[in-house]
Amino acid sequence: MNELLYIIEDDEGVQEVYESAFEDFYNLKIFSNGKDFFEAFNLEKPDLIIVDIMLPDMDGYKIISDIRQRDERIPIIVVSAKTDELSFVKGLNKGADDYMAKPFSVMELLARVKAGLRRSKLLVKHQGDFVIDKNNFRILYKDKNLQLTPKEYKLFSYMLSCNGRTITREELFKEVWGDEFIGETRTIDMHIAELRIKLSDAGADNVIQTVRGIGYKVES
Amino acid sequence: MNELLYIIEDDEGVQEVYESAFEDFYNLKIFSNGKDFFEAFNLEKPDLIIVDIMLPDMDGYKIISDIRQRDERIPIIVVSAKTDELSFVKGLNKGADDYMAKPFSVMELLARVKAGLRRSKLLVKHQGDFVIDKNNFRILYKDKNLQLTPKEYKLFSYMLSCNGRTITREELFKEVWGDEFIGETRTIDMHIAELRIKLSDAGADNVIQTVRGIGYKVES
DNA sequence: AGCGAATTGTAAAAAAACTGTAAGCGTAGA
DNA sequence: TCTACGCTTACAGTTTTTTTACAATTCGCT
Repeated sequence: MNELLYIIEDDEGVQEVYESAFEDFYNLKIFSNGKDFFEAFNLEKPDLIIVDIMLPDMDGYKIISDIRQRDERIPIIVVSAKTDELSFVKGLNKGADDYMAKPFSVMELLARVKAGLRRSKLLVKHQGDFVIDKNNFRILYKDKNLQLTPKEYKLFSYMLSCNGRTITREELFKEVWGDEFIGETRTIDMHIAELRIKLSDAGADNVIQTVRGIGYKVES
Repeated sequence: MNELLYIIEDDEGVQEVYESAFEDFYNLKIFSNGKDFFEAFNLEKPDLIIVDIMLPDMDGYKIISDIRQRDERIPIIVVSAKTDELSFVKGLNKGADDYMAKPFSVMELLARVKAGLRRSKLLVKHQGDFVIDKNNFRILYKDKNLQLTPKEYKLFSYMLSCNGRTITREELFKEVWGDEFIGETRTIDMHIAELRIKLSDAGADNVIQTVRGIGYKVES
């Protein structure tokens, strides 16, 4: 949520189109030229970039190549008013992921941005020696798949994301089960026990610590 | 870059036209008859084929059919001196993608070749041994048409495009059926089962893996 | 230290959920 | 009309999740 888009577009009219199309859904930064763009890009990486090929100070193709040299994976969408389809081919060859001809519909734009973000979204998160692979609903310990069941995955990824903080049983019920805490049951304990076994099998001992009377925490 | 074109044309004067038009941009091989062409074609697949329909040893339409039988997707441009439109229609029906009447201008020729190459690049996506032919709503495995129904095509092309990521049932419903997940139904499973049969028949086993409790993924 | 209540760990059984597959139904198009 | 397609239903086989029952541990209190 709240992805950051960089847009390189010199036409103010088109800039407004972008703004009205996206402002409700994404954070936008619009640059009129390549120089401004790269200044910002050096400080902060966006989640997706839209490039108009025809720019005043810089060749759009050059921008694409330069982006790709610094980052292999940020999705780039090429936009061009050229009806000549070859310009798109050139853009794609330079490393763009998708293309769109002006004039484009707002719907199409949103769809392509969404698709681009989905494709590339960084769905792998590191927590110490653990990797949460949201793409495949897996958690790895030192590159070894823990082979968790769906419930275990949901439970442990939540615990990992808590960064060492102690998590109450009530909170776990609410976050993982979506329920209110109903009362006495050993359900959580069971899953914790199972997790501990799988962690131990993978060589990770003492990862989940019980906080008596409160809940559990994961050593960060 | 450096695409390879095969041209089947018996008139030496026209051969020279092709040579001068293309030699700066593409690699060319020109054949005067169908026999020579297929000898070469069996060894090496070009990126695009230009066929003159009127040939000494072989019917041009027959050549097109034969090409299509061996390769579903290489773009074919039909050339004919016949002004008769019917001959073009016939060529297109046999599997050609575009047509051109003699005499043609070099500009037109270049434009059509460019367009043909572009289409084959943009509308045909490769994923490992699979080819998604968006032009014809087909998916090929090792150049063999899987003969999918429309729903199967939509489903499998979406799955292929996910690049090995695990796809949830909810996501499949939303993306392929355009629906919210309605609840318990075996619809997805049925289509997966059907896909698996067709894939297996084509020699592609273990392509779709089930991720229990989550959904499916296609091995990348 | 010893006791007892509260809490947690664990194993096995029970219940629920999930997937694969076969069979059948309705519908749209040839 | 017949066929191909998409979908539903039913059910078996399996895995996952929860419950149950009991053992073990912790901790305050005397």
